[in-house]
This record gives sequence, C-alpha cells and structure tokens, in this order.
Amino acid sequence: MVDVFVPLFNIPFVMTELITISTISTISNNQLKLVTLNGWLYNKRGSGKILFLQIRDGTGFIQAIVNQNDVSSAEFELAKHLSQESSISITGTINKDSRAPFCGHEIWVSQIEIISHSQDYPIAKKSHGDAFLMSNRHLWMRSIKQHSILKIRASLIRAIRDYFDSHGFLLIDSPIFTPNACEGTSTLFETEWFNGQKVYLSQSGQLYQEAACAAFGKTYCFGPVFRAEKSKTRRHLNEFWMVEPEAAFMDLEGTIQLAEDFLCYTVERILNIHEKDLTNILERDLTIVKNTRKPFPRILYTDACDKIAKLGLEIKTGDDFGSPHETELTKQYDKPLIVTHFPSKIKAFYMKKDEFNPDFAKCMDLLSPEGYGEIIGGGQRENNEQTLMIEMQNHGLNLKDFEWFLDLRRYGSVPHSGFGMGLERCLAWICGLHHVRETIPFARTLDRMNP
RNA sequence: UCCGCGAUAGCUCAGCAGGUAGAGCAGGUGACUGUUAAUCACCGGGUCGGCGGUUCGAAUCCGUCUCGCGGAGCCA
Repeated sequence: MVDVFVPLFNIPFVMTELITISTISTISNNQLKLVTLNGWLYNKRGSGKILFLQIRDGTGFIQAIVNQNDVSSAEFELAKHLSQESSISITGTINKDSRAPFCGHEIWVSQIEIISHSQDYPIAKKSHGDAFLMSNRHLWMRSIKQHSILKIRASLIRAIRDYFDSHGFLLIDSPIFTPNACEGTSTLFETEWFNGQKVYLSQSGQLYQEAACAAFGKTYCFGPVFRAEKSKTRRHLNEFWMVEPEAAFMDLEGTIQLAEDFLCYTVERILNIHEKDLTNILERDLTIVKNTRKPFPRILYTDACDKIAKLGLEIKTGDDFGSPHETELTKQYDKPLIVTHFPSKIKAFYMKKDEFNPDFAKCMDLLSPEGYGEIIGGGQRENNEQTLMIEMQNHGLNLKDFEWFLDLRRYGSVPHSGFGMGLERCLAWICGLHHVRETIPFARTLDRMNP
C-alpha cells in the first residue's frame, strides 16, 4: 500500500502538521520518519519509565516504545493503563532495532491517542482450549498465528485462480442451490424452494462443470460446497471451499498430470510468499512440503491394498480405504501420493470404467503426506449415454432429473475429465495444522454454527 | 449413529484413598528505563455443568440428563 499525506483533522494535537499515515507492512520505507499508525494494542509490557506496546494494524505487528521523557505525563499514564485490544492512534519515529520483535523496526512514540477502550478482552496471553478459541473466533482471528493462516489462505486462493486463469481454464461458477444430489443422496443439506420443491445445497459443482467444459473447453469453478455428513474429525467441515477444473478431450492421464502441475505451482507460490510465516510463526517443518515436485509417486488401488495388508492393517480388496489405511500408506512416501483405479463399485456413478478391466474406474485420489488425507479426487467421466444411464439406474437415480446431464452425452459427447481439491485440507497440510477448522475464517462443523 | 475422554474462578488446569476449594494467566493497586507469553508484591473473584442417590458429611463414589472434545464410518 502506498503511504498518503493527509492532515489528521480528527486528532487535535497534530492539526497543524502534515504527517505520514503509515501501515506496519510498509514501515521499513519510513526509517527515521515521523509517522502515525492506527491500530490496536496487541500486548503490553512495562518497566517503570518505559513501556513496550505491541501494536497491530491488520497489515502487521510492531513494537512501540513509550519513554516517559518523550510524552506528556497524561499520555504516559494513558499508555500505562491501555488494555489489550484497545484501538489507538500513535505518532512516533520509526527506528530499526535488533531487539524489536516482529518486523525489526520499532516506533518511538511522541503522541498517543486512545480511540476506544477495550474491556476484559477474553483471549488472554496464556493458553486456551480449542472450544473456547472457536467460540471466540471473531476475536481469535486477530492473533498472530490465525492472522498468518488466513493470509496464507488468501494467497492460496489467489494462486489457485492464477493457475487456472493462466492455463486456459475459464471460471464458470456452478450453482449452490441444486435440484438433486450429485453423488449420493444422504449427505445434502435440504431446503425448500418457493414452489415447495425440495432443493439442496450443492456438495460439488462438478456436474455443471461437465456442461461448461463442453461449451468452453476448459473450465473451473471455485466456491463453497456443503456436506451434511455428521463427521467429527480434524479433516472435516460441513461447509468448505472446493476448486473443480474440468476439461474436454482430457483423459485420466491428463487429469493426473494437471493435478500434479497445479499442486506444484500453488505450493511453490505459497512457499515463495510465506516461507517466513510458515517457519517462524506457524513453526512448520517444510521439508516434506518442499518435496512437492513432479512427478508424484503413483500406485494402483489393488497394489495399494497389498501394501496396506503388508503393513499389518486389515483390508479387503474392493473396500474403500479408511483413514488409518490412508495414513499408513502415505507414511511410506515423502511426497503426495496418487492412487488410481479404485473399484467402480465404491465410486460415483459418473466415473468411467477402465476399458480393460471394467471393475475398476478411471479415477485418481491424491493423498497428502503426513496424514492430512485425500486433498484431490477426480478422474475421467463416463461419456457414453447408454453406459451412463445404466449406471445412474444402478445408483437409484431418477433419470428425469438428469436429462440435461444426459444431453451432454447426446450432443457431441467427448472424453472429459476433471478433479476437485478441498482448499482447507490443502491449506491445513501446507501450514501443518492439527485441524482444518483453523483454515477457514468461520468454520461450520457438526456442533458449531457460532460465531 | 457407534466407541472413548471431559465439564472446578473470566481463561488454562490442579485437587478424587469422601472431611464444605487452590495455582498460573486475565482484572485492580504499587515497584522497576529494553521487555520478548517480562518480573516482583498485594487485592478482588467460585451454588465445583443440571437433577437424583449412597453417606453424619460429596468437587471427590453411583445413576441419569445436558453440553463439549477426540476418533470411527463417510468424504475433499
């Protein structure tokens, strides 16, 4: 952000001066200059005649020094009694100092004004429980770790958009209200339309991307999706964000390569921008994250089952992996792992069966290392009308609801593929967080709708 | 839905061979000119989740309900 020179009409004691209004993010440009910072008191320490105020302004954190000799006694008393998270406006000189926390600079305060006094701020300096912090999410997001996570989230979203925008994919938003289930029937949030018809909150934008890619070639959607599953684990949210690219004339191999290239690009972008946040603030060991380089190891579902069995876990070929299976399997690798050709039986109706072995689907899961689970799932779609209709009937779907979807197979059907990536799981892995709920500003989970 | 764990000060937790509550942080007052979750001294703060039961006596033992947490299933 560019600094601006404006008179501060609302602050009487500087009315006659022109002062630089600065932000902490651009503070190093103002070395030895007199600036005004508007922000909040993050923490305070005192030592008699000198006070250390830790200020945050949304763009960063900085330490302010209030020396008794530099300010009026009224201002010193005011600073001494400032409470945590009071909003303040301070004017002072920027100085580099090796002792300064956060940004290596400090502001030597010459004037200080309180904008609003904060009373009994609930989040103390000592430790808190997760439930308490989630109940105070609206305040918790002010703290330095949460600040970093949400900034990295914003960067990840930008990286995702930039990747697809610059690789020929057109953003085509899928609707959120949908008349029917995409994959199953039991996991949707239900609501009522004006005419009394039941409608659902979308759990995936994929079907609409299939229509979009037949119109525009390569498309993607990126928005919130909703799952009504009563999952209570650190990998689950009932509302989360998913990016779903889809491309015409792309087969399973193409989708795998796209997923690899995409993930490498986005992870590299995040590392370039946020390596310091990750290592210093989130204390993330980035060794494995930095291994996100093409190509990723690949394994067939059946081979993965053998491997899991050899690791001593019980698994029947034909069953889907459970969480412990995934975790043990991915522990064998120091990179994201791609598992392909799951049994058709356990996959969605639109998955294309393998030509040589129709018991298995042309699908892929990308499993994150370090136990964060599946972060990408996708594959090639069934593009034959008759085969698709049979599959839909086998899945108990009402063909009438899907006439438009079948039209895509009637009017110039082509092989096409795509995948979906869960934003929060990917972010939780990059940041090394215990729980995905910290990766979204306001998490919606089974037991939490507030704040 | 199932399996575990938990509920004590504003917050984090200790107290559980049954004898009516304690620390740190937060808040208040004071000391301290370089603190890094600063430190030190003092002060205020609690129907020990609800309801029943056992007992002379329950935060502590038993039952039950409510709420929270973790995991499984399902999934990104």
